[in-house]
Amino acid sequence: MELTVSARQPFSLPAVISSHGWVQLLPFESDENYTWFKTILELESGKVVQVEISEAPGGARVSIHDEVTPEEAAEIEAIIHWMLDTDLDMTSFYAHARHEPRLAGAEASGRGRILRCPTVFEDVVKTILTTNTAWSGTKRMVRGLVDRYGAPLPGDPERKAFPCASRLAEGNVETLRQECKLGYRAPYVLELARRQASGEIDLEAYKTDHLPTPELRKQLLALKGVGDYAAANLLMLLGHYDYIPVDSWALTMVSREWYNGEPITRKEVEAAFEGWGEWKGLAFWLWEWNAT
DNA sequence: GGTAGACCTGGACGC
DNA sequence: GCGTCCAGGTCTACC
Repeated sequence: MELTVSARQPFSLPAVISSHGWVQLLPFESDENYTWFKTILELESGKVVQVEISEAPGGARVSIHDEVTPEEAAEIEAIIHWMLDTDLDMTSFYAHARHEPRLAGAEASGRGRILRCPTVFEDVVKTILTTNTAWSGTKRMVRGLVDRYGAPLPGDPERKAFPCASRLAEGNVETLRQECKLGYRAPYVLELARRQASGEIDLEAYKTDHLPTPELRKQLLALKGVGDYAAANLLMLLGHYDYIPVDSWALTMVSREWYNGEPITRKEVEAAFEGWGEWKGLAFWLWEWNAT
């Protein structure tokens, strides 16, 4: 079965897929030119399906590799719209970016949207797993979670969806620590899953609740394992660009650009992009840094 | 509000 | 091959 999702223009699927490293983490797959990506979804009905998203005029084509009901197809369509952020209006950002040489090409190349996971829960878990580790470690931890707790794809059970909160909540710290190699992050992820599964928190509500950024940031920082960097990263994934995810790479890049390589703090990074207002985080994200 | 140490793992490095 | 050191953010305790 195939669906077509339309997107506000300009839209570039390769730009969305290559917007950050999510597509390198299971259960995502992609070609090296980022012309398509696949992922495995566990639907509300419990059905597990594989979807492939490729380029199409005005948006993207969604190929569903399994039989689904009309209700399930509608659910998949909504998920893909969310993942691709198809309705994002970047008019004011592009108007500003036209006057900045390091961002002048953003509009022409359709850059600006950031690939989201199907669920906010998956985005939060993966963000926690990017902290205090190398990228190879993040990939290993995500693979461990998917292999150990993911729902298998019928017909190809070696491939699995990202584990939903209730499935992960049934796990234990030792398994997460030893088998999935989460280390000290294990209790953070387990607590998050149990709170989400029990209804104590509702991360998916962030898709539709339009909270002011400071309030949303406060709620994200209240999650164990989510600090300044992770909160800023999640805010961007949720469509709030007024904070910068400052990690060691950001400190290096901003220092080289404006501070002659001298040691700086996150305050200097924020100050460097202050003029971008509500688009501060996106300007940082898309900035074309010197390669040196 | 700022700082120091602990947390955990993989990779780089020296022997 | 082995041991040591370091990088990578967050949490907690403390000032």
